Amino acid sequence: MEARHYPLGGKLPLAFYVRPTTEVARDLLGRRLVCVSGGLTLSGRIVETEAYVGPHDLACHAARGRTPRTEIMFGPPGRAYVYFIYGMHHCVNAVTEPEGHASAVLIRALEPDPGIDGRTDGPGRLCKALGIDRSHNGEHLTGDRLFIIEGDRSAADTEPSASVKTGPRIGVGYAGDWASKPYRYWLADNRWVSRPYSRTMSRYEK
DNA sequence: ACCGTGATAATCT
DNA sequence: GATTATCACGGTG
Repeated sequence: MEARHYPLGGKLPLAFYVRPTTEVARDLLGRRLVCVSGGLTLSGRIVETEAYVGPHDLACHAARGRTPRTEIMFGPPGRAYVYFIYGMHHCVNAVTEPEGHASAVLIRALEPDPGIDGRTDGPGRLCKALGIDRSHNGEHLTGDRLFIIEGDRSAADTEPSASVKTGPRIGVGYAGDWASKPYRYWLADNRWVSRPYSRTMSRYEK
């Protein structure tokens, strides 16, 4: 396969990730996640994210302390934190904030670019569609194998308050007060968002 | 609603 | 080393 041309900007610099995690989560909307493996380049536009803001955040994996799995989150920012869960799914995060802070942004849904096979609405599904697995854990997001480019921020930039929605994170009901924090971000009315807000709320409130 | 599936981490012997 | 509960999900009904 020929090299693909990316008209929508270069890779996000390291400094992009060295900011408050909620800010990075919001700013990742509209960017493009790209995975290169073999001769194949697969990508999609990020339309949904979640912020996991640090060890004090009871929904964050780092809240259990430094373990082999969470090691990468305690390291330098701008790297991929990829974990395997429920015996069959991978999830990909971008490590944020200065080294040692242990925080990350979970990428929850993509609008697929041409060439993608399968669904990309959901953290497990998007990893499957792009071929992301634990071999990508610790990968530099400024590198050549798994990276994020500037992309198309138009929907998120023109009317930020109207086009970016927030709500509680999915599947973190165990996290006490932290479960209700509005750390989930998505592009309003985007068909690739993993769950409609109404369904999220009904699920959350029961 | 129900459950597959296996890594992970805590808690034992 | 072994046991157990848990899980940032997704498919099915």
